[in-house]
Amino acid sequence: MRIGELAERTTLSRDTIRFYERNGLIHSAPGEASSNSYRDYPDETVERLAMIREAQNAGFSISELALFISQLEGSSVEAGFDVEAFLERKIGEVEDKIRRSEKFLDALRATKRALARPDTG
Amino acid sequence: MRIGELAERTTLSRDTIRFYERNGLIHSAPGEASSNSYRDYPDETVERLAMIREAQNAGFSISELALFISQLEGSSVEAGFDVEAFLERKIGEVEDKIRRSEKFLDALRATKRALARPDTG
DNA sequence: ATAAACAATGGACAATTGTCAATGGTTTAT
DNA sequence: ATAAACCATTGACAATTGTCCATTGTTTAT
Repeated sequence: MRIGELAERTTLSRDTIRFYERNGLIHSAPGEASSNSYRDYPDETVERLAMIREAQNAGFSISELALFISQLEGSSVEAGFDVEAFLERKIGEVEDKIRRSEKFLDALRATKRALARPDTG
Repeated sequence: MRIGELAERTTLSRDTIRFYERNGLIHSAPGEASSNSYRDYPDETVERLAMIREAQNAGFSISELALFISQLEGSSVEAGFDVEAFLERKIGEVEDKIRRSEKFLDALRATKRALARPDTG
């Protein structure tokens, strides 16, 4: 599929998609028609971009994702990168982030209750 | 307390603390000694900065925090800003972020298990 | 066949969240 | 009294994560 369709399906901008591709998060092929320079994105890119969005939400940076993806793809360049250790570390980080967010959420709810009590607020 | 002690207690850099103050997240007073320009930070600033850290972890931006804090302090400048509505919206956002992170966490764990199975990986 | 929509590329620009370095003054420990 | 450590201010710099614009070429709808 071409970038416009991909953009529409993912609600990302073309520029964002190109940005991700420049950074190695997704890939494309030269496309059937030889006359143009249009790129062709595999269908799975839609889900891949959805996954990237969730990863970012969970605190992954672009460069972390790039590294991780390059490893999973076997296009590994970085020697001495332990994917499983990386995953374990990131799992711990996300768990921690969730725990902290939940605690903060409690504080937010308490603040809201306090504001709702006009005598104390 | 002076900025150095505050920095030490919060493990933030002096520059970060000044950055937050410039942005209205914390405040300081001119300090006792009249001869210098050293600022004096109230003790509660330690907890305030801890709270700010948690808020950022949960997805609050500096400007959101500045707005919110200015409202709680009554130093409101923005008319038509509904603190309770803001809180409610942010609570929803954090809840959503947590839910998504938990889902993503499952995916991460599944990936790790898959990698740990050498035949399938 | 032609205008409108789409695509690629390159580089500039922007918001956010800090960090660093220079300068000049103050406090504290020795 | 003097060096080391501290502080304020200013402005430059930097990483991250995109967005926008100009240019040029291609495809598609009319």
